[in-house]
Amino acid sequence: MRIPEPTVERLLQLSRVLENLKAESISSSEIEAKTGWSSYTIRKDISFLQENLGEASGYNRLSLLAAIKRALALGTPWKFCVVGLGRLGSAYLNFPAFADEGFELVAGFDSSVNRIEILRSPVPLYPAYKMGEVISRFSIDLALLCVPAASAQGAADKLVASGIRGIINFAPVVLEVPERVMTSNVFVVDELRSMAAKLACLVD
Amino acid sequence: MRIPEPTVERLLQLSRVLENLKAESISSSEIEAKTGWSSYTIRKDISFLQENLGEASGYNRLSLLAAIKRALALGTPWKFCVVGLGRLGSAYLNFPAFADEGFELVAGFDSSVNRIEILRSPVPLYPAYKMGEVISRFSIDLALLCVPAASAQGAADKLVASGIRGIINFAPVVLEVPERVMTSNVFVVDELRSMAAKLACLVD
DNA sequence: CGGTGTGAATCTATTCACAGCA
DNA sequence: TGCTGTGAATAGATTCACACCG
Repeated sequence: MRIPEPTVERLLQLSRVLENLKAESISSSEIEAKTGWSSYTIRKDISFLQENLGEASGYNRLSLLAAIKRALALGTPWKFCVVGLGRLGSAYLNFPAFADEGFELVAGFDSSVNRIEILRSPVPLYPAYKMGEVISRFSIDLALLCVPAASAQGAADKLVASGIRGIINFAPVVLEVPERVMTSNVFVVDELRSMAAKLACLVD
Repeated sequence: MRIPEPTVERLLQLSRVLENLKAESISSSEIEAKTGWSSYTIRKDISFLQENLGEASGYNRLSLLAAIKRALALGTPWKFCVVGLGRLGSAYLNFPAFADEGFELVAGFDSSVNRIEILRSPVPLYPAYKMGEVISRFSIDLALLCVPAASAQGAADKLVASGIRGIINFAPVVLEVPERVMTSNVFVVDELRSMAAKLACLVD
């Protein structure tokens, strides 16, 4: 059965709550207290997993966690690359947290050959023109796009042509990509703007 | 009139599209081609601004931009601070883009006095125990929370006690805060997980 | 005609209410 | 009694259809 998108989002966050949980069991109202989502919503979300996980005491931490990971394919390994090795991009080359969650960083790309030669990296680095070849050779699924705003669309076009399935975009630019490619924007100024806008318009 | 939250989100992104637009006018179907949102949705979104902005040729770039900024309070200045001055947090101390968008960075905090003394920063730095005093003295609205996961909840508690209105959280932890405080999570591993989950469950 | 603006209809998500279980 | 699970009811967002305007 199809799981609605907001539910996917909450289940992902819920899995983090469960990972950091000390108790071995938790009820929907305890989750409500921790997250702010109503217990109804949480129970409905969990019911999409269709596993009848609830006990009289609530949900068992580990079985619920396992069920979420199974349903959301969090166990399966994904390959990703970093495009643009400036300050931000090169920081992610040395980030250990990815592997813990099943994401394997297999390549870094930059248009400056000079930069590639200078950088020390645990991951092979390639010049930008090899993107197509490398992405299809290693079947890379996802990309972190860390290039400056002015080059973002061009780099995204190359990624799309290489058969990438999703792009996490750090440049403050709305990318134009075909429908089959998923994008998600991570830009801190926009987070501030969005929060300010909500504080100003929604909460009054 | 209250603007629905998804509309706020799209208008924010639309303002970025308009800023990067060369043409002086754009129609709802051209916006659809650029963003993937249906032209109906876009027109409805714009209609929430209640300004009858449309011409026969579409929307005038600058008037639309101005109307969005007015409605979403993007002109008003906001003050924010950075909490946790490790690799990520200290990078944001030297980030010029914030000021362009009306966000004034007024303070940095870290629990290590040593680190505060060593760091060169264009913004005054304070030890963590001064958070309450500094935040209320300068009326700081928002915070970037860049501390390690283990200290995130503790730091968030201090921010809440200091009267912060919103927290942008970079630690992979779901924060427990009172309802009046807005939070938003920016964690790249979660972006990857979310994209992987959607690719695996929604798109089939 | 090309466009916008907007009530009505549809689709989606959340909330509720309550049955069922330990 | 306190919990889950879930159909039904409500609330909300998107899509549609069409009036209207230059």
